[in-house]
Amino acid sequence: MPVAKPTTHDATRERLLDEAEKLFAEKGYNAVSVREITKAAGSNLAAVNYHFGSKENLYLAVFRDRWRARAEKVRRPMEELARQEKVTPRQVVRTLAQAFLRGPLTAEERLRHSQLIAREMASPGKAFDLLAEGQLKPAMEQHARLLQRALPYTIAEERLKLIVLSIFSQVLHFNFARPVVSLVTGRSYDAAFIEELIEHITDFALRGLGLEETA
Amino acid sequence: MPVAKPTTHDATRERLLDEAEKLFAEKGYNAVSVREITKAAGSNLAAVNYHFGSKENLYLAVFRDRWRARAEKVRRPMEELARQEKVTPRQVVRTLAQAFLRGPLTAEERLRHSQLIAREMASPGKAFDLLAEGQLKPAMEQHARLLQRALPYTIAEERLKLIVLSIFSQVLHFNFARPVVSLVTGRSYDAAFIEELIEHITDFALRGLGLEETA
DNA sequence: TTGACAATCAAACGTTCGTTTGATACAGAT
DNA sequence: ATCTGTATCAAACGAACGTTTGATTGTCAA
Repeated sequence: MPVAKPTTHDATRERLLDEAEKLFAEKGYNAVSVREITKAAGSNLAAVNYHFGSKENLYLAVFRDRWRARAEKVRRPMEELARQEKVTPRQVVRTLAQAFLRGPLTAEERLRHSQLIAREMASPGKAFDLLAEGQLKPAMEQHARLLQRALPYTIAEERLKLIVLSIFSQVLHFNFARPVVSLVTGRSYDAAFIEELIEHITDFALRGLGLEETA
Repeated sequence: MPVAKPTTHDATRERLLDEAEKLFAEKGYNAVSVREITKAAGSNLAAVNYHFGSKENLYLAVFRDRWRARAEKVRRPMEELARQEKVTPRQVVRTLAQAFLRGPLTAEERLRHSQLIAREMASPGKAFDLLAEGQLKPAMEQHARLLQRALPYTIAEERLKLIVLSIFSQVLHFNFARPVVSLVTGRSYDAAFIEELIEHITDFALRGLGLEETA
């Protein structure tokens, strides 16, 4: 009888996922070859098809096993905030900006996270439904609810959604469009600049909400 | 070796540029084959290498001959605004949003324009320098100057740049991330929704500037 | 020890890729 | 009529791609 799995410790599979995520985030699905991935993982060319069935399945596995886990880590600070009794709009927006720009991830993880999502948004592939329906939509709806709860006035559902999209767009943009941001501002993405970006996004969005005036 | 002789109207070359732009915008550089392009253009497989030397040169030519020309059309309303004596901040922001969302281009052209720029920003390729240094940076600097001129108070250079980047990020995002925007809002990109988006971006950014309060 | 099974490996598969080649058609100038 | 150069064409090139194969390894249960 087929007894339970003999070796749960499947090191090759994990290394493939790690290297695949790095490369897919850096160069995009089509620009990365199976040979490149297996070489980086130090495994045989056939390993991808053995462990995942196909290159495309490996790509999907990256989102299921890696990206999604990170998305939950990114969301955690926001969920903790949601459990509090009283929440200010500034807390909500700032927590969102921090999660993506400073967050609970390493700098490298954060960059990959944003790059992968930006690629799927720019040209929806096989992973789009996984991301959009399962992650992006719920996350945005949660932010909308929390933001509404924190606001001192009631806001139209439609307008609230657009505002959340506007905030998300900035957070994503300042991550994946780094070359442009650096070129225009003349700044590199060091810790100090990232703090300034968080400040800027928070202030800009709060005024966009009609709170806190002038400067 | 094709000598760059500006001969009479070279119909094949133009058709190749047209179809190449469509396909590159839709699927990205790597996902489009030379066979696909030449078939769409109704020309021979060798036409790309004859007229442009290589697939990569064709890609660059798309930006030089097509994208850049469109960028100038997009910028025109803003330049006309800059010639006026008195300009309000609302005019500046609204003109920018309109240029990308309603603009002087057809709906199809506008989509392609945003997709191409989004792709280069997400993963800088050979065309990035062409775009960033030659187009994006000057355009953003022009907007910054015009915005400063329209504002009733002086704003720090650094902050002004970040604000312009924030506005740009929204304009681009609402164009290239259409699938996500549609999913979250439940709206399709018809004329009515686009007008609402222009209104939203304008209002949001104006409040972000500290002008016009609450809602 | 033996048998079964999951994992890894080198090698090859067929396909598609971007590019090159050599022939051909056609234009205007001499 | 001949020459000259541009443009187009079918065909083929070598390289790289994702995938498959069959042999080989190591491990554990019987």
